Amino acid sequence: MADSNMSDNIEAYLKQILQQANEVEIRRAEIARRFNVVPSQINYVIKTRFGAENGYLVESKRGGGGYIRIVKMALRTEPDLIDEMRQSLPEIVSFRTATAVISSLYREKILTQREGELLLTMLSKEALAVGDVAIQGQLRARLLQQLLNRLRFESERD
Amino acid sequence: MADSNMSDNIEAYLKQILQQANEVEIRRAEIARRFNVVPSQINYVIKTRFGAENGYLVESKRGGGGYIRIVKMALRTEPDLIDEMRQSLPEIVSFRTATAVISSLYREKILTQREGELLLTMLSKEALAVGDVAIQGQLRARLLQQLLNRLRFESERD
DNA sequence: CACCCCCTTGACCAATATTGACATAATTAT
DNA sequence: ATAATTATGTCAATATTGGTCAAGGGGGTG
Repeated sequence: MADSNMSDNIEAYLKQILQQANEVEIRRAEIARRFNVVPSQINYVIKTRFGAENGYLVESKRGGGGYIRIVKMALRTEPDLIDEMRQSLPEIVSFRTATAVISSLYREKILTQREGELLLTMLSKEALAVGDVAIQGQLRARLLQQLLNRLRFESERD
Repeated sequence: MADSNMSDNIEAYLKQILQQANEVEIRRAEIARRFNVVPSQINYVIKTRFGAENGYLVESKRGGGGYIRIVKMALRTEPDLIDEMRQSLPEIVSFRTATAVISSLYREKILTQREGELLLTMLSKEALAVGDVAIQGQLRARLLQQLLNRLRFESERD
């Protein structure tokens, strides 16, 4: 029954809960105790199996009453187009390119016009004014990557 | 349903009152007694959960007949509210603070939920992963400033 | 055998909550 | 006026969580 691999067991345990609810909230120390592993292994499991790439959202809080919450998101109906955009996105992205990407998303009805405008505000040169222009382009690329990845899923929360 | 965390309970209690009135006035010692905590913890709750980033203003008076009053900033006109949030925004902004700001904007109907989620994606640690943590906080601050700036002009057109 | 990938561990770090001693302000009594 | 009383404010110490990182372990693969 039990795998020799504790990380897989912990993953299965959490996903089993997520089959019936679309979020789990745990206390790290408690889960670590239950599976008889060191607390930081919980972080390892979360980072390797519940990342944003896999459609999960993780929130946590330290200190008294701290917790880790994993929220499951649903795959969009048409993720293929978004995937292609992600894969063809360069390492360094100019504001002009970013505008083109956002426009495409708007044309495809994946973003509303206002959503696009707000996001472009954050992708502007003024917002991303960091030392080097190349670094600015890298940063813009990462912001877009994160956005595209997020758009592959839809939130199920209120 | 009671959190193991008293500060959250006190926050919830106050916000529940604020759902029906747009301000609440308390006697610190009385609330402290009711929740069985030390009086200064009330100050902690107010400072961490009812600041301007969260859309609240706090007035108080000491001595006989003293009180603490929490007022929703929604009473003000929209551009002023946004201005106050901008001015009270620190130079370095954590993701937690950013979440508080976005939540406030959502609560005031200035952003939709989805807009807030997409913007938070770009304000996340993963998106803004740059060398230093301080730099990351500065960057996040600038992104938020840009956003608030844009939203202010938007609201002025009404 | 050499290598690589993934898992596991623990030392150290960071964030949040709680408490209490002491300070400050406003009101009331003398 | 002054003192006593009644409130809230500040700050630093301590407690209570989760986060990061780098080193080591173990099994499969070329």
